[in-house]
Amino acid sequence: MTAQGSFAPDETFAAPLLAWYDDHGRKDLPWQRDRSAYRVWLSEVMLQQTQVRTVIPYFERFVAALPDLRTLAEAPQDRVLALWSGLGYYSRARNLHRTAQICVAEHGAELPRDVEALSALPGIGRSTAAAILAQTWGERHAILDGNVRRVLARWHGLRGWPGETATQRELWRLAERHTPHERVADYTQAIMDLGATLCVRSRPHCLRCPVAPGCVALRDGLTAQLPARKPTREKPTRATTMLIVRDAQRRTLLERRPPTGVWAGLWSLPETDDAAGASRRLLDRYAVRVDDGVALARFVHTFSHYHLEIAPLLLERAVPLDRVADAPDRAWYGPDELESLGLPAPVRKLLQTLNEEVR
DNA sequence: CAACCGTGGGC
DNA sequence: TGCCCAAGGTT
Repeated sequence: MTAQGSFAPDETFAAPLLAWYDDHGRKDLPWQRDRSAYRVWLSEVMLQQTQVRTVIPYFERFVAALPDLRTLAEAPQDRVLALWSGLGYYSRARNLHRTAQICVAEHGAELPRDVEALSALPGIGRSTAAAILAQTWGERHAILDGNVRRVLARWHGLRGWPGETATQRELWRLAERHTPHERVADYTQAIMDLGATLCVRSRPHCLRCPVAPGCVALRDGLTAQLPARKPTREKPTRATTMLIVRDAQRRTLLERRPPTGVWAGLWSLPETDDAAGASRRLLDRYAVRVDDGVALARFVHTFSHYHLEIAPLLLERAVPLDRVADAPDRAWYGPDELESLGLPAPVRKLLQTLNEEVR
């Protein structure tokens, strides 16, 4: 604990922010109704690096299917990944599932009401643990997400890039200092709402901002420069070939991807290292003839950190089932079965397009 | 600690 | 269009 922890919080920031929140804050989000620890936890994990608008339909569908922690713990992982399919960062789904099982086994089927125990669970870091305790129980814990980072970097005129350790540490210190002792749940929601609606990245609405008096960036004309941008880095390009193998009933051969790396644990098209070696590898692994196939145009899928060039190789001729090698994580799926699978969004779209063309 | 992990949207 | 970013966490 730092010395600042014993000081009174600086409420010259929190007081006008809370007053603004009463009139303009968001209070109707799905996870704000029926505010259980389970629903708050689920929403906080879904909202990691993901915008509110995107999360809402996924949240509704997820809690309808798996309404409580024990139900989630007992669900098969395939079901959890299917409900997550399209949302991205799939380790969140696997960690969510694991954490539910740990809570059932070790915490009486509840989320622990304790920062240390929460942070020790898979997928729950410092900020998510703080948000759960603040939103569920009103306990005083500071959060630090993208919104809070932007608001505090501007208000205090912090020039450093938030990714740097020193800047990060300073932001946490300021976040704790501004957090009031009363109305903590409202305050954490208020500072996020401020960042999401007024103190936005480009063209912030400073005329309507309740904490504009005292904002260093506004005073110094730096709102467009803060927070400092991440240093640019060249994105690598990776190439791969995915095989679209279909049998006489127009079912597609799918494989579960390994538990680490891109699209971990999801069902996807079988993958080969390179198009040149595809022929030999096909013969080895699937016992099909590559000259039955038709190569499609290469397309590029862009991830956050690299471009993935995918050259799908479509084998249109019928492939007898008994000529495909047996494997536990390999199976044929018809068009109607795809919905129940955890599929990467680009693969889901590609298969949908192919199935529509057949009709 | 820096790289990694997805997808959709804004400009 | 290409690039940056979004209610971060893990390795």
